[in-house]
Amino acid sequence: MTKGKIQKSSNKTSPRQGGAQSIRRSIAILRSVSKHNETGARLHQIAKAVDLPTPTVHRILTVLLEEKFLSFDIEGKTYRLGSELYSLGAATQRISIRDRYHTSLQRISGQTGDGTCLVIPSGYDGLCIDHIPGKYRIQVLGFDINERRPLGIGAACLALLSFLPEKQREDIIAANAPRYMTYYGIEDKEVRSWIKRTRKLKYSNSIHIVSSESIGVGAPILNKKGQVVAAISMAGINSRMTSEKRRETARIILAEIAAVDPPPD
Amino acid sequence: MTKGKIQKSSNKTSPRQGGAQSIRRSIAILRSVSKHNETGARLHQIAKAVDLPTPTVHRILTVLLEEKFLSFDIEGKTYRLGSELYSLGAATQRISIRDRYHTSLQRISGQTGDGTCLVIPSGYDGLCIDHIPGKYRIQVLGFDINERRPLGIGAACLALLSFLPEKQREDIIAANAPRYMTYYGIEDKEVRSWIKRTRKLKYSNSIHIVSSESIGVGAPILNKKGQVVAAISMAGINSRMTSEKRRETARIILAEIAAVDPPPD
DNA sequence: ATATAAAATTCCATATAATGGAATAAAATA
DNA sequence: TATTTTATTCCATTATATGGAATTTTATAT
Repeated sequence: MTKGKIQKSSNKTSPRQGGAQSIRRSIAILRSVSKHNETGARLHQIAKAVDLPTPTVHRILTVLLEEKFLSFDIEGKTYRLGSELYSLGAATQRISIRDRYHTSLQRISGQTGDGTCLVIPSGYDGLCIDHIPGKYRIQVLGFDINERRPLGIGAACLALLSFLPEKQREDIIAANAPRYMTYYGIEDKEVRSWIKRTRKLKYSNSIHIVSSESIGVGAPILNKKGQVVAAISMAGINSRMTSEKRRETARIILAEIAAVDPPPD
Repeated sequence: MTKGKIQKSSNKTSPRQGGAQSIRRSIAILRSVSKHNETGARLHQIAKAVDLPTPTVHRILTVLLEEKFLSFDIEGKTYRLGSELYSLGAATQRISIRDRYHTSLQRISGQTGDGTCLVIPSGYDGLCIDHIPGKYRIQVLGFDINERRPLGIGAACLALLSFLPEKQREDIIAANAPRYMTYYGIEDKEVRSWIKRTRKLKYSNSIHIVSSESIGVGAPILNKKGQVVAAISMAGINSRMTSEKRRETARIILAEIAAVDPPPD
C-alpha cells in the first residue's frame, strides 16, 4: 500500500535545480579554482569550498580537465584554469572591455598623474584586468592586473558592488562579510552605508580602507542595458587627494566613461 | 519475475560518458556559440550544430545564461558568450599569452615591416587574439583580432596544427576536411604534407593559400611542457616575400619567441 | 488581415546519467 | 615502518537530466 498517488511536487530540501545540477556544480568549481589560480587549487580544497563530496568533485574535475577548461599540475596535484577558457574568454566581446577602455585609462592617468585600473566583477570579487601606473614619484600600488579584491573593498570594487541589482548586492555582501571583517576589520553595515553614498554621488570614494595612506575614487561602467560590467578607479596618496581633487578626478573618470560607446552586454 | 540479476556492464550504443554527459554537452554548446559570436547564435542553430533535441539545448542554455556564461539578445533571440567567461578567461594565466607576446609582436612587425598576429587554438579553429599592422603602404589584411580560421589554413594556423600531438592533429584534419575543400579547394592530403614540412623546418610557410597575392610565415609557441599553446605569424605580399626574406622572417620570429620565458601551461 | 509554417518554450513521465558512500590506493607525515 | 591524509576507483541506488509531445510565440506566405 501507500502507493503515493499524489506526486510530491516539491521534495523536502532539494532546491529545485531545473535539470542542471551538474552544470551548476561545474561552474561553482571553476569559480572556486579561479580564486586560487596563482597557487593552483587541490581537490580537497575545492571540494570543501563548493561543499560537495570528493568523488563527485573529482569526476567533474576530470571532465573539465579533458575539455581543457582546467589544467593540472602533476607535481603539485593542483588545478588551474585551462586554455579553453582563455580561448572562449578571448572571443567573448567583439571589442573586449579592456581594449575598449585602455586608452581611456591612459588619458585618466595622464590627466590625474596617478595610477588607474579597470576592474570587472568575477564571482564575489573584483578582478583587475588593466592597470596604468601613474607618473608621480610616489605611487599607490596594490591593485595590479590579475589581482582580486572582495567586491565592496576599494574604490573600483565598491563602484561595482554599488550598482548591481539589490538582491545580488545583498547576496554578495552576505558572502563577503567574513572577509570584510577578517581582512579589513569592517562590518557589512559600513559597506552598506558606503553603497548608499556611492549611488547618490554616482561615483565611489574609498578612504583609508585598503591602505591608511591612500584614497581612491571609482566609477562604474554600464552596458547598453544599464547593467554594471566594469569599473574604473584611480588611487593616490592622502596628501594629494584633497576633497577637491577627488571631485575633479571623479569628473574626469565619468567624462571618459561617457565618451566611450558603452559595451552591448 | 525476470529480476535481471545479470548486470549489463555495457549497454548497446551509449558511448560511456563517465558521469558527465550534461557537462560535455554544455561545453559543446559554448564552443558552438563561440563560432557565431559576432552575429549571435539561435537556439535552433545551436541544437542542430551539437545534434541534440531543442528542449535539452534550451534547458542548458537557460542555466548558462543564469550563470552569465552566455548572454541573450532579446530582440534577435540570439545567444553570445557571456561576461563570466570573460572574467574567467582574464584570470587564466598570471600573465596572459597576449600580454606576454605583445611587445614581441611589435618588435617583429618593426623589424619586418609587415603585419604580425598572435593566434591560439580554439576548437577546430585558430583564433587571432592580437595583431600589429605593418608599416608598408600596401598591407595584407585579413586575420584580425577575434577572427577565426580553420586550423591548417594560413601560416599561424598551420604552425599550430603541425605541433599538436598526432592523434589530435588527425581528429582536427578529419573535422576540417570539408572546410578545406569548400572554402580553399584544398585536400586534406595537402595539409598533411605541409605539416610534414613545417615540422621539419620548425616554422610554417603559407604560400598562396588564404590569398593568391600573399605569403605568410609562422612559428609555434610551446609552453614549459612542450605543448603548442599559440603561434605567431607574419604575412606580406608576394613581391616582398622572397624565399630569402621568408627565412629571415622565420629567424626573427623564432628568436623573439625564444627570448620570452615560455608560458607554464 | 488570416492562414501556415517555424521556432521557442513549457510540461512531465521515464530512464539513465550522475551521485556519493564505501573500499582501495597513493602520498605525506610521524 | 606506522599513521594520517589525500586521491582515486567502484558500483548499487535514485535523484537528475532527458526529450517526446503539447503549447505558445514569432515569422512568413497568402
